[in-house]
Amino acid sequence: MELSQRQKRILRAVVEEYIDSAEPVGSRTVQQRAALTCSPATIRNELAELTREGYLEQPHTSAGRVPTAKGYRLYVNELMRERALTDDETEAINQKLQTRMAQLDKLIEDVGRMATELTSYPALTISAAAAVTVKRFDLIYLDQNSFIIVLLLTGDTVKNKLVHLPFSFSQNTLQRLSAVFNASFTGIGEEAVTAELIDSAERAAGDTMGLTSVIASFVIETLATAGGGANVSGEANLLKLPEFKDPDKAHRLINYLSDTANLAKLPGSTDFGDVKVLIGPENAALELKDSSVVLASYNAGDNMRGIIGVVGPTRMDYSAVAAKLSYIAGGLSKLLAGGAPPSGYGKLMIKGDDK
Amino acid sequence: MELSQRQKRILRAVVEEYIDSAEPVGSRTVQQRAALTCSPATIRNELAELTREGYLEQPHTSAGRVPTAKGYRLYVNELMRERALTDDETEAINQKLQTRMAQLDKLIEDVGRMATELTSYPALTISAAAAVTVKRFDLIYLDQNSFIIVLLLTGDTVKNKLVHLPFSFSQNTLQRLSAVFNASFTGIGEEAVTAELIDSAERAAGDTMGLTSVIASFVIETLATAGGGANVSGEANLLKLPEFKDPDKAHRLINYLSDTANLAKLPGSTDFGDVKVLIGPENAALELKDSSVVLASYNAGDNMRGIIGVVGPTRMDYSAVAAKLSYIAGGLSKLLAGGAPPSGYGKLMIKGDDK
DNA sequence: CGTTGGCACTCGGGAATGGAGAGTGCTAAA
DNA sequence: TTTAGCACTCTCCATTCCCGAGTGCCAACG
Repeated sequence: MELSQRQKRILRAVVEEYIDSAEPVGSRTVQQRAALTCSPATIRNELAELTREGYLEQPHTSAGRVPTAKGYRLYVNELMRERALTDDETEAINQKLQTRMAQLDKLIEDVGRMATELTSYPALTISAAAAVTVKRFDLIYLDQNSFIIVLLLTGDTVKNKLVHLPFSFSQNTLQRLSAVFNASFTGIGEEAVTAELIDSAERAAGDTMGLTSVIASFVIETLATAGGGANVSGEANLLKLPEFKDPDKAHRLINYLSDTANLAKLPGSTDFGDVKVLIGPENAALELKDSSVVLASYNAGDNMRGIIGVVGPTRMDYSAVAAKLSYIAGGLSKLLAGGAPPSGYGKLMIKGDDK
Repeated sequence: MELSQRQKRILRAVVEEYIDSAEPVGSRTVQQRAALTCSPATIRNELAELTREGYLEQPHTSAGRVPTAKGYRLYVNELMRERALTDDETEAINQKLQTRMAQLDKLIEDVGRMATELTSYPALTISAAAAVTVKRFDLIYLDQNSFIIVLLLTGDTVKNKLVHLPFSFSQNTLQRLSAVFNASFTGIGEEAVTAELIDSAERAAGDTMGLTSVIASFVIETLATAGGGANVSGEANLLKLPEFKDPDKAHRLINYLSDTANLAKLPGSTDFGDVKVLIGPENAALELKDSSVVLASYNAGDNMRGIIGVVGPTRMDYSAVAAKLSYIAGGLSKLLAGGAPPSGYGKLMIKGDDK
C-alpha cells in the first residue's frame, strides 16, 4: 500500500521531531512541525494508520509515536530532504583537510577524528586495500651488523624496519639482495611470497646467512598488515546521548567498537560518493541492533579504497550526517587519489539497504 | 600522632573491604575482615578516632566509613601488602610481551592494551624521549620527480616520507644533499634547526630548487612529534564501575583522557622500577580529582624513557595494579633497552606523593 | 582503663501513594 | 472527511512512610 502525501508529511515530521527531541512525539507537535492545516484529531487518525502499517510505534498506550526501523528506512529513502552543507560547514571541512597532511596512516585517523567533531558521533575508518604489493625495495647499510629495509608500497605508503643481526655482512651483499628482491618480489601479493620463491631468491643472491628470509618475512608481515587498518575515535560522545544513559548499554557498544576486528565485518561495498545507511536491526551485529551506522567510501588511489563512517542512535540526524560524510569522503578521495573528485562529489546519493 | 597497631589493622580492613565492595563499611564487617578478637563496639571507638584524624569519612551520619585520600595514602605507603604476582600472572605477562614484537610505536600501544586487559582499568602510555636527534639521513631516488627521505633517529626508530615534486632533479643532487645533511643535521635537536643552518646547507649542496627546505621541514616535523607520543586504551572499562554509573561523570573523564595533550601533563618523574601512585585530590587536573592514577616508568634505551599507567577509581586495588604495572614496565625495559632489567625489577617499590 | 553490651537516634533507600500532564481512541456533529 | 469533545490510560514526579544498617554514647564489667 502506498502512503498518501499527507501521511508522508506526517511521517517525516515525526522522524525529524524525534531526531531532535529523542522523545515520543504527539499529534499536536506533528501539526505544528509539519505546518498542516488539519487538526490534531485528523493527525491522530493518520498516526494510527501509520502505526498499523508498521512505520511507527508506541512505547506504551498513550504515549506519542516513535519511528520504527521501517519508518526510518522510508524516511531515508524517500522523505529525507537532501541537506546542503552550509558554507561554514564546507569551509570548516576544507580547511581541516588542508591542514592535515601528515603521513597517510595518521591522515586517515585524523579525518576520523574530524568526522567525530563534525557530527558529534563516534567515527570509524577502515582502509581496505584492494591488493597491496611492494613497488620497490631499498636496503640501507648502516654498519656491518645492521641495515634498514625500506619498502615502497602501492598507494605510495612507505614502510621500514631496522634490522640488527648477530653476525656481520657486507654492503655488497645488501646490494645484491636489493637487486634480487626488486626483480622478483615486486608487484606480487602476500600469497605469492612462497617458500620456493624465497629459496630461489636466496640462491640468486648467494646469501648463506639467512638475510633473505629476514627480509622476506618483513615483506609478508607488511603485506599482511598493510591491508586492513580500522580505527575508531570519539566513542565517549555516545555517553552524551539520552539513549545511552544506561552505562551498561554504552559499555557494550563501545567495547564492540573498540575491537577493530568487528569493524572489518561491516558491509562495505558502496560506490564512491554514495552513502550507505544501516538502520538498527539492519545491522548484522547484535551490538548494533539498536544503533545506526552511516558509511561513505573514498578512493585512496592505486585501486585502494577506504570507508569512513559514524555510529549513532537510530534517531541520528541522517541528512546532516550523510551530507557531511559524503563531503569528507569526497575530499579525501581528491586528496589521496590526487585526481578529480569521484563522481557524485558534492551531490549526495543515498544507498539504503533495501531487502 | 602515630596510629596504634590495631588502628592500622582496622584501617587496612576498611580500605580493602571498600576496594572490594565499593560500599561504606561498618564496624561488624571490619571485625570479620580483620579477624579481630574485640567486639564491634570497640571497633566503633577506633573508627571514630580514625575519622577524627582524617583517615576515614562518613558519607552521612550513620553510614559506614569510607577511606579518605589521606587514608589511602597511608594504606599505600605503609599498610599495603606487597602482592606477589601469581605464577599464572607473570606467565601471562611474559607470554604477551614475547608475542608482541611489532614496530616500536605499535608495541607500546599494544602493551597499553595489555595493561588494560590485566587490570581492567583504562591504561595510558606516554613515551617521553629525552632528546631525539637524527642519527643518519638517507635519500632514496625513485624517479626524477620523487624520492623518499629516511631518517634514523636516536632510539633506532626509523621515519620516512615520500616526496613528490613538481620539478625534476637528478640522483646526483640527492647524493650531495644526503652528504650535507649527514654532516650538519645529525645529532642536533629540533631547536638547533635554524633558518641559518638551512641556508648554509642549501649553499653547501648547491641546491637552487628548495629541496633542502623540504627535507629540513620534514626533519623539524619529525623531531617535534617524535618526542611525545601518548595513547589511551580501554576507556570503556570505566563504565563497568559503580562510581561511573553517572554517564556524565564518565564522559568527562573519558574525554579528558582521550585528549593526549592532557596526559603529557601528568607528573612523570619516577625512578625505573618504582611505581608512583596519585590518589584523588593529589592529581593536578580537576577531572582526575576523584580518580587515582598509578604510573610506572620504563627505560626505552638511548636515554629515552616512557611511562605506562592506569586510571581508576580511588578505591582501585593498588597492590595488584602496582605489582602488575611494575612487572610490565620492567619487562618492557628489558625488551627495549635490550640489556639487564632495571634495578628493582621483580621487587616492587612504591613511591607515593608525600607532601 | 580498655572493653563490652545495650539502647536511642539518624539517615538513606525502596516501596507505596497520589495527583498532574500528555496523549490516545472513540463518538457524534459539522 | 474532518473536527471537537471527552473519557481513559499511562508515565513521571514528588511526597510519604517504613525498614534496616550503622552510629554515638553510656553504664557495667574484668
